[in-house]
Amino acid sequence: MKEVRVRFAPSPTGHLHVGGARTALFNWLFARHEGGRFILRIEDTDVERSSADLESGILDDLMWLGLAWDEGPDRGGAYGPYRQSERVARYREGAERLVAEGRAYPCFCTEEELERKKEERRRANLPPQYDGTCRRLDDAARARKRTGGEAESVRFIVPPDSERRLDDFVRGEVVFPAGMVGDFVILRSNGLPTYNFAAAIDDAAMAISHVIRGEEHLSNTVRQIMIYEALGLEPPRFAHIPLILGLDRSKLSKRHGAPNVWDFHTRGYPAEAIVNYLAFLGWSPPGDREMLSLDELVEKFKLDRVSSSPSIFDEVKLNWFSAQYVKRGGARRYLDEALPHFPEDVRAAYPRERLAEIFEILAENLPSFSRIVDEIAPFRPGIPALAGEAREAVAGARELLSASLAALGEGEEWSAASIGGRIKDLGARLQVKGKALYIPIRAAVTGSLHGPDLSRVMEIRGRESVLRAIRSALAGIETP
RNA sequence: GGCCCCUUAGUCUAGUGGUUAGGACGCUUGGUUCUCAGCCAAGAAUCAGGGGUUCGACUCCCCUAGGGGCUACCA
Repeated sequence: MKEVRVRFAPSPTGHLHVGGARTALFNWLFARHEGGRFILRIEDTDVERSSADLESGILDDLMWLGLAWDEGPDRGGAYGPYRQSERVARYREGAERLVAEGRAYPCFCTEEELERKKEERRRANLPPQYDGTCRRLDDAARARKRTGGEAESVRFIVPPDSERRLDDFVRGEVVFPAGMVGDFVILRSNGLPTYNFAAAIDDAAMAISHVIRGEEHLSNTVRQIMIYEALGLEPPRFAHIPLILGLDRSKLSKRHGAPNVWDFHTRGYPAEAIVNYLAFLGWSPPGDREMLSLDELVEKFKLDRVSSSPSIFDEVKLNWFSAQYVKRGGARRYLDEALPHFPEDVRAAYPRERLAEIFEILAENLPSFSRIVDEIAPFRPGIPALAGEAREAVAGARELLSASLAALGEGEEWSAASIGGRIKDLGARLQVKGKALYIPIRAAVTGSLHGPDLSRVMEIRGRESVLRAIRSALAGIETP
């Protein structure tokens, strides 16, 4: 059995969006499951849109997700270089060989001419394929054009019997009928290869055994098959995985601001949650379990359970995964990641151990760390502003609040249990219980009618802070 | 326009000729609770449509519709 070698081949023209991340993940899982190698190749042949910053951003995102590669531009390998911009000699060589063998030819058509011809064919209701003008040029004509300094690209000659079949891991047999494509450019006039040519050359040169990529490349595969043929190379096996669609049901694309990994990272989603969610988009293991670690995913991942229909990226479910990881995985594990999301005043007011306790309480339901700020109010130091419902709740409970001041001020112990006990005693003494008992105190202490267990909140806030808040609330009642 | 791919609840999916069509998110209701959340329990909601094949179709075939992709000197 041939060694399993798969690659993820992003072009550094934007952030790594979740579609790309899912493709990388499937490749990575497949490689790990099969004991093969995972290669990272940068497809930066579109010089206009590519950038080094974007490239390193993609590398960072992959590392953050935990998808380390065995060979790549930053760490080398036996099949390098791993950046297409550094492999142009190979593409040029391949193109020259095809020209010499009469399987490709130089094309001198200008962009305007091409555009005009395409338009004509469209009007005539013909597929907008290249008409082969330059294929018919003889040597003399070519020489003339060259000395005239006309820019030349290289076009591949599509054989007349161009029906091709593909046995795809996910799609099964796909038939591309003859006449589907016209002669296509393999080397642009700027000397750089087009996607289909570079991908075919590199996949062969890098001994890639399986190409796992998005379905958007399915139609293009016929071109790559013809290139392998012409060059006498053995094609890899293909698996075209279904696209991830946006809410509008169209392909997720960088240009339309698709959800990207970096964004989720900065918003404080655990990487495991994203990986776990993404793994279940277009794939599912046998059984009902959905929370799976990376190791478990590796163990279960098989290409034959990849679905063939596209799926929509649903942030709501991602939120659920994320909250599950934070809660079940143990909040303390994420404390360092979460701390930067705490408001400054809260971080300054408590020692780390207290912050950990606060985080544990909030982690009961926290889709992302960026939501901490929305839930932190009860723990903010200082005196809460009383407005609306909270003000009303306090206003009707003067007696209760001043009694609570005494009850909470006495005694040595300050723990959730002792605080709970004192509130209960207080209630018994005043013959108040339930909401009537807790809500006014809660409102005075936190400024809100909702929040985590009140005794716990008070314990963490500290006696002084709690008493001050109640005194202030009382004062507010006296002087409305 | 041409070609290719896809079609189970709002969403992610299981299901490979005979199932009460299973699970998850979300939603609704109830329980627990000072409240929110959580947790527990219950519930509503799906095989795009039409033809075949078959004793029997979600499952196989065809057509239609819908969605998506490709059709670039983008990837």
